[in-house]
Amino acid sequence: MATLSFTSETVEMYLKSIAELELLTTPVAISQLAQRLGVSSPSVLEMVKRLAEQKLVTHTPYKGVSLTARGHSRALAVLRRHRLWERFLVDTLRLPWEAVHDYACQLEHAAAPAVVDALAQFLGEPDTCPHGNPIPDAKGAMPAETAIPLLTMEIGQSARLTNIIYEETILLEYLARRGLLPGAMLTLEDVAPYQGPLMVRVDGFDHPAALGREIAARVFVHVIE
Amino acid sequence: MATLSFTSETVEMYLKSIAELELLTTPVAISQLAQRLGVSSPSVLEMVKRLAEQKLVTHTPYKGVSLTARGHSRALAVLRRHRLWERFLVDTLRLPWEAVHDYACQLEHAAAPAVVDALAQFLGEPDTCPHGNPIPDAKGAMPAETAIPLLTMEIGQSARLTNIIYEETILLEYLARRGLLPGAMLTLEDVAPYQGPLMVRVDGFDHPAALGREIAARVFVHVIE
DNA sequence: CCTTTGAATTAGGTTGCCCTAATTGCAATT
DNA sequence: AATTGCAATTAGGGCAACCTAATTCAAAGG
Repeated sequence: MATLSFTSETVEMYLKSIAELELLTTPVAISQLAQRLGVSSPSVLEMVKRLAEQKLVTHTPYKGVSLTARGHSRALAVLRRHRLWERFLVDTLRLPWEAVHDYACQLEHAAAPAVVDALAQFLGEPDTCPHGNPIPDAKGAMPAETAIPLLTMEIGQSARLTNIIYEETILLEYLARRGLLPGAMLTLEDVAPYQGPLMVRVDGFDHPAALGREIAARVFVHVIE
Repeated sequence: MATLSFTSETVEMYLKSIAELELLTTPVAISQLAQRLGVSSPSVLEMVKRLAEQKLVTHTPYKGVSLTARGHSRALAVLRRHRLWERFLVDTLRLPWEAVHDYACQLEHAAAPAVVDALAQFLGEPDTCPHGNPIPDAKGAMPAETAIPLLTMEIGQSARLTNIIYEETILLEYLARRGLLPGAMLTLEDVAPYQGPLMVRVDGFDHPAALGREIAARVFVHVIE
């Protein structure tokens, strides 16, 4: 009966993180979310219960969290704002590719719908962020994903890098230095055993790049058949 | 000894409001600040005491609050961000002059220094906001004000409107409909007695505009000698 | 000078969002 | 089937930022 309320910013941060983690595993574990958000598990659990009360997520005890349709559409609105700001920061303000994700995290909660719409129009209604991730349209529809994780490529296959999910500055810097930007052409040369790295040759680079499996699961590609 | 801390956003909102109210009266009364911020007087007092502990303001009991040098420079940084966003929203996104103040209030706390600097550069280092108020430079220096409140004009004098402080949407809409935008030329035709309105003729408009004294104190002009 | 009145202040909450420490439950391995 | 390890949960706080109600103070008018 208690109508718990909370700030929309906190709600949005949780929904966005859940949406991103759902791309990797579903349902999302409380501990994953806690690590991602940098808060303790009990704190996450408390928030998750409140989100569940608002029908934004469903929580299965001891299993994890998933977004409801409502939660998903709220999350897409956040992702739209976030990715539009990223485009603006890179295309208009010429800020570095690796850094804009963090800047956009601050801006994503602070723009009124009218501002978001005007921004999208100014940018020419882009459909991907600078890291290749799709920008939902104003109605909340997201282009279908057809790319696969680099991790699932087979040795010898070639592919074009499409997008990178879970954009930490440190990861993006690592990838940028090795030419692993959206659009890059690459070939999977080798996969080391025992959860070892994947060796990837990037067009135009002398040395192959070594990518851990964690990273290779977050880099998406279109394989050239 | 207790090192009270709080979110920088709250601090900034308080400092900005104090800075703006100091233009009208100084020191700023607790109740003025409470009305401006939309919170209760005890809440304001509590925050003011903390700000005083951090040497951002000085509080004289039963008198009011003033910014210290430190507080003033923090406030100018907020005003810079705010006014740069306003310029962006009007000049780049073509959003309405009356509405951008409110949008900028949300954005002003959410931009990293690198973003603010890049934005200023993109906009061509403007020195006023769309409402005519000066934008402090990156070092925190503000151009000196030489304009006077319209309220202090004498009947028959002509002047050019320079800026409007304390920008509420409803006030800006009222002024915009009567041509009272920065740059407008006007003549003070009459002043009604008993705190009555000032009658102002605006170049290019048939009917004189009536401005209450509260408003006339917030519209600044350069008198044509 | 005393009274009055409204602002400032004090007293005593509440809520959102976070924490650590302790406990419980699940699932994988012996 | 029992054990063990780790994630999930419960229990019990803390702090920032707000509130209302009650009290105190200062400045102005009788």
